[in-house]
Amino acid sequence: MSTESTGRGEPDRTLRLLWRGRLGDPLGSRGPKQRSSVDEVVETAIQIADEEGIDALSMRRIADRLGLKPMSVYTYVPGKAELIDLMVDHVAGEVALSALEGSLRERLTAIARLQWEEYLRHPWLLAIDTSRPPLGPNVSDRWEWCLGAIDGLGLADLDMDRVITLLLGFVGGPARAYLDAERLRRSSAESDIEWWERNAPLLEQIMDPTRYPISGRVGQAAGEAYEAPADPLGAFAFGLERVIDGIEQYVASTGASSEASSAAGETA
Amino acid sequence: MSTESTGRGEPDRTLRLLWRGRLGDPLGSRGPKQRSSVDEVVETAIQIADEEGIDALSMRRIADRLGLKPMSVYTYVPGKAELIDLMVDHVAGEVALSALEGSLRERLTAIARLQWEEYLRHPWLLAIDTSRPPLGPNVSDRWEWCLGAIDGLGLADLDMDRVITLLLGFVGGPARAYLDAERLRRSSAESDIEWWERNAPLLEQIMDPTRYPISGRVGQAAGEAYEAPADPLGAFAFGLERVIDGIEQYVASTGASSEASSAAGETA
DNA sequence: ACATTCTTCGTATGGTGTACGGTTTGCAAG
DNA sequence: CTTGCAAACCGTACACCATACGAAGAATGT
Repeated sequence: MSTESTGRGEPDRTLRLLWRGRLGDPLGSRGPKQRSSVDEVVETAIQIADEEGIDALSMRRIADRLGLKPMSVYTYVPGKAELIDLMVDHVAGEVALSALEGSLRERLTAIARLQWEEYLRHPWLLAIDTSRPPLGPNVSDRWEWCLGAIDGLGLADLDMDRVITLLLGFVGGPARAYLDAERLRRSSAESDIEWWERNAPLLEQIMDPTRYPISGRVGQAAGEAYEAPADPLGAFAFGLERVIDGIEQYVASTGASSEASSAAGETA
Repeated sequence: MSTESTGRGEPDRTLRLLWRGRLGDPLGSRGPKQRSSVDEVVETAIQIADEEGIDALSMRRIADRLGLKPMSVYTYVPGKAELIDLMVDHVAGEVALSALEGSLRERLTAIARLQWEEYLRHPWLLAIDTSRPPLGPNVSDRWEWCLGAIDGLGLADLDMDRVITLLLGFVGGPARAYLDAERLRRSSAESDIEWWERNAPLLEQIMDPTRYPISGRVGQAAGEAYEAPADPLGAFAFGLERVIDGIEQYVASTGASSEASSAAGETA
């Protein structure tokens, strides 16, 4: 990704772009006026990705929407990889981070819900290779905000990092499942039931209950409970409780809150 | 993805391909002999993805390695999306699923480790949009095997599904982080330290401790503990314990194991 | 007025997935 | 043994893609 060197001791161009808001643009104002702006490019890109998926996102399409020719986009952004970093940071700044209140469980739930909703708003976030999140202002603010939810509980600094990573990482699973189910329903050239009926003979031949006793039972239970192969919303709720249980247990086992905890009512 | 209809009442071609091993090939043996085979195509594709990443995987490259012309690959596989489904199922069949033994914790740990190692062996698994895993034989076997680890504990069928989904979903996070760190170290055109030094002035200007007190503290702690921005292996171990704690707690809270549990020593 | 510097964009390179249609192959039926 | 024909193979083509390079034009500082 954004690993291209920009010439010896120069700081990353990506980094400068990410923080362009808090940084005075150090550009000499020589040439012709820019017809567009980095923000416009990023927002257009997000729009395209939201509407038509990340695969439909191309430099050409961005240029088209902005009334530019393809190569002009590179005036604003070094390349596609960097653009995606900017997109990620941009969407991280969409929602105001309201002060986290209530019990630890409530605070962690709020964080998870925020992430959940972000995935629903921008499904492409789940499709990009998010090996390392960009070190932009909004991502950084978000991270600070998340850590704040578990500060002062007596957790070691490193464990704080891990707790938040665990919580946020968890959300991706059910979010993916939810969006996938939605997509299928929406594009329903073929409904789940139709698919199943069409493939029933083959599946019966293949999925003999001898070989898959438990899967068969579980799958049938799922199919009867709701008319779908899965229940992502339920899975989200369920998993969240388990994860928070695990976290709470760890917090309790660690030297219990030496400092005054940041919130009043800590209901275990 | 593999949603193209193959003509009214016909079962999915992908499904048939996935189960080609357990299905007699119903192909009329008319034309010329096939010079290659579906398995060879899939294995070559996996090889390329392993060696050079999923981006380097193209139909043309597969054809080259097999001594075919590009379009001939489509004789074996309907398209790239379907091929990826086949790849996923293929790697799921690489390791023998040895009987799970020991305590619940040990069994769940074994499952997580299997997934972890699979990600290390095939990093591209983390980069593909795995909205819904393919319903192939190896993926199915694996699923049955996973469910078997928590069968007979008194969990509702639906909860069993959710527990496994939670556990497997968790692994992706630290695995991604681990592989990313590895990749950086390996390709070290620039070490972490060099990057940091180069960007130090900008970062200091940006990351004022007033705005990021906790992140600053946590980041520094991480940087001192190990010379890296993160510790994925530790995060994996830590998160796994928390997740299992949460699961165990739930199992205990639910009607405690009505049936005989499949293993002897259940150490809480 | 001129030099400089930056934006814009035309062109080109080397990729991608895959639709389409033609050629070759080799088994099966006449 | 011939022939029909389905299937494998492949040449060509299309519509894209990211982006390197360099020319043309615009606005500014001197």
